[in-house]
Amino acid sequence: MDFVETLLTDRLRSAVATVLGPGHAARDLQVRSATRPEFGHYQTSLPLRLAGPVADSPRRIAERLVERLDVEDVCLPPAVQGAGFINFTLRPDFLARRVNEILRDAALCVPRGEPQRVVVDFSSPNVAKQMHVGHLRSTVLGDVLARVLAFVGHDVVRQNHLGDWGTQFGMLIEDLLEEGHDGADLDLAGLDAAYRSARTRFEADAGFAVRARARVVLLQGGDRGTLAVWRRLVATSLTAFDEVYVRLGVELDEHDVAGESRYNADLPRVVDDLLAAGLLTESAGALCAFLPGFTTRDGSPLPLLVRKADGGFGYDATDLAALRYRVEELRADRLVYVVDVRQSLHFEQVFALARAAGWLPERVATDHVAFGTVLGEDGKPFKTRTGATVPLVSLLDAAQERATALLDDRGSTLQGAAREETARAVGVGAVRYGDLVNGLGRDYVFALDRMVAMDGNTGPYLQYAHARSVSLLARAGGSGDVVTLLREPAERRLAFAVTGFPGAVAAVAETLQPHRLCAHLHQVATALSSFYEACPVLSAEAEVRASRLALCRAAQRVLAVGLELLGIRALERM
RNA sequence: GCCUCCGUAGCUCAGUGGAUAGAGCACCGGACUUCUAAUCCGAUGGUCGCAGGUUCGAAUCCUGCCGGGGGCGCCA
Repeated sequence: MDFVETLLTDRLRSAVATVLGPGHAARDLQVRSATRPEFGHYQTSLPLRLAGPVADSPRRIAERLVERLDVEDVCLPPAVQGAGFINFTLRPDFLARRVNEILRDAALCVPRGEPQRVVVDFSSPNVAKQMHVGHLRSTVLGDVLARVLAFVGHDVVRQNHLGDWGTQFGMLIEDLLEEGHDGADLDLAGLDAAYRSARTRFEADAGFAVRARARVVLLQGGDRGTLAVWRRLVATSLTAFDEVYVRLGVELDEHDVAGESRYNADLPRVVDDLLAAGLLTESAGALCAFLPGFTTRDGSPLPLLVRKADGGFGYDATDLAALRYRVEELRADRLVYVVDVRQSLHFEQVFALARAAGWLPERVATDHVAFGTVLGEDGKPFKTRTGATVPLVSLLDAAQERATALLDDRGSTLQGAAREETARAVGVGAVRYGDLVNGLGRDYVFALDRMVAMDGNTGPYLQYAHARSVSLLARAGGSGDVVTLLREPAERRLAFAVTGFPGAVAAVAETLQPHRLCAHLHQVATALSSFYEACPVLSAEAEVRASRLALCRAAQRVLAVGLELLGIRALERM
């Protein structure tokens, strides 16, 4: 099924070719959603742009085009309005047909593109540290993008690029051993605390610093005892991360883990190959790649530090190795990195060097999904009053607590386990939606009160709209499969909203901007609520009743699948 | 200093070179013997940071300025 825009564009294109010649039909005809309801469903300003080239008035051109426009099966006679706009209003029977097609299709008519293997890098917490609010965006955005890309037919490979390697582990392991721990006797919160105290000790105690550095050498050299402790740290961390993922509804498990340590053995090869390619320069003892177009603060060339002066490797080298693995071993056609916007320059450099080295062929696309920082109410990066990071679980606890209060406040009849389960889904859904609804790139303020609110563009609002539609359909008892009548404006508005779903999902797959899907689902939910007010369903006369039920079912399906793509549970009762 | 992102309603934010710039919240006025009112209907609210430029047409593209965030060699 083509998008309606595509359909109208094709028809318009033949009219342009007939009336003005094929030369003019080649341009982008710009059929867009109407900016105002009185302009119908779609509009184009093409005649305004053709006025110059054709040497005629926009309105004349519009009238000539409309004369030859064959769209009878799709919309009412197109109107020439304003300075030379052509407005399209879809026919109710066409809208009904579209809704029915969506209703019949398991994938809701979301088009499947040319299948690609897409590697999505997201979440990437650090071993021995609790996941905190800073991991929320990468985890949730990445999860949604992976879901959406898979839904449109791509072969998605999730990669959790765990921070599981580096000098800090020497410090932590040395501290643990000196304090009599074996690495398995502490949970993640305990490890997190130990990490902080080890850090303090490292800075205050010169003797410890020396032993910590020696421990790094042991770890990197593969010392058995040291490695054993390290493995326990990783295992403990993964178990805790998994709990958070399950609770958040994130589709990410241990099979998706490919941490920094995995690329450890590849790092010398990365250096060798870059050296052989003549891409590295020695500078102050380090091996650097100086790429054209990158400069530092004083205007000198900005290096990518592939090997540090002490012989160690930084994350530049690790990211290069990971990129190479993803292209060569995972056979990626597209690499998506869901990582903080502050790493933009880093990724530009890594991609540029990989292209120069021939590790990133032209056919492989790269996307850095760069998102902004989560801020506290004070407008500064979200921290506790004492300046510590906020564990993700405590946020989810708070959200769930508020969701429970919300259910009680709204007189929910749910009790016991069902009540708790629902509160959990509402709380998590609120946090996820509150994150996803924001545009990428910019910072946003984490305001739990707004996220868990019943009003407005929130997760609970969408879940409620869904639950309500399920409830109505259940009462109706299964009748109503086909939309046949769309007489009321509220019915048409809802039908039109439903038909926008395939385009909204496709837009997210293309632009990697989940907030577009949020906006669309919110539109469907509000149209559904208005429809309830204006159009009685169960008490309506037989044919109207059946048609309205089908429309309702279509909206319910869109909300259910849409929420699923956002990783939010489409509840049946609230 | 250079690079980059941002500045849109009181607040939080959408916005693809097109018509009178949109949502949500808040505020104000209505609608509950319900299909779950967690809702709906309506009203108020704007020099799109400022100034130029390109264009038939600019929140959108270009330049400059003002204000803010972020980044800019051995942390990741």
